[in-house]
Amino acid sequence: MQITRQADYAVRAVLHLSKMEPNQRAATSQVAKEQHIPPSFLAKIISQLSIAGLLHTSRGARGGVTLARKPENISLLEVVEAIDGPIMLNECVGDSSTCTFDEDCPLRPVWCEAQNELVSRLKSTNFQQLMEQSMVAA
Amino acid sequence: MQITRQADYAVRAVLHLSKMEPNQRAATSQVAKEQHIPPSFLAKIISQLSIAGLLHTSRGARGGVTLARKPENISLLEVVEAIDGPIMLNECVGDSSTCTFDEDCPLRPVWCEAQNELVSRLKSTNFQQLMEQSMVAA
DNA sequence: CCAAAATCGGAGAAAATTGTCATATTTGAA
DNA sequence: TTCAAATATGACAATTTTCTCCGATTTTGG
Repeated sequence: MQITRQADYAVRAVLHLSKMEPNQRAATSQVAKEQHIPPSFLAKIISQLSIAGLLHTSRGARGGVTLARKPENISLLEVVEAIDGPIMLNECVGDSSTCTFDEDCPLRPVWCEAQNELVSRLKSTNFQQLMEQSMVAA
Repeated sequence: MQITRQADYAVRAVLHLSKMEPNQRAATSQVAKEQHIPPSFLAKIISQLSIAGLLHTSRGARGGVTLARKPENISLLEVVEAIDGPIMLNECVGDSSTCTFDEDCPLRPVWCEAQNELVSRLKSTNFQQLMEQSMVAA
């Protein structure tokens, strides 16, 4: 019942990029160093985020990574799900056919509701907000 | 980001026991068969629930398993945490020392709040409620 | 005594997670 | 053009988690 470390890394990386000037690129290795993430591990994570359309990457000298959208248009949920896949609190949520419970299962609604609550909270949190949070605190 | 199947099994087992007459014992093997759970796997789960004080077990012929309390006094959270351990949406929740983020991390509060929401929901759901749900449906 | 039932412990297989490494490819700039 | 910087990609290894089964032991009612 935990997000993976990969997802945590991804979130931190995106937050890091959010704090930069728009249109300015950062090298993966630089982000890795500042956020204490194994560099070659982060490279893969960034690749996935790029495939998911959250980042733009450019190769070669002076290449690097930028956000594909403004921070306020990227939600925490998107980043987490881009790495960990869809949030699913229990197997039966989403695929009800796996539920072998008696007639109809009283547990499924509970998990569904809890999950919806969690998902909508993550969806409504964007990186502009997070950024401002850390600015205020600093 | 999912409860383990063990926890799911545990919940189902407790719900099954909730439906029985008070003070009536059920054999683990019986519960396993009716809930489609591998018997020897369930045995271990039940053992853990017993250690956690949620069930009473008695050995020997005519032995079996009963709830240690009335269904309305057992929460979904207790059963899940007895098996999976405390719910922790991210590593940094609970142990903030593992967070290596800049000064102070704007992410932690988000995870904490989401987690609290989830936990309190599971805490406020007891097995009496769940049982009534399935009775109504049937 | 005997059969039923939990208890205990471990073996191990399968899958996911985390991380490393090497190599290829692209690209800006000297 | 050549070099260095940077991403892309795939193989692979270590570790942890998850899932399952099995056998030996202990307990207890009849």
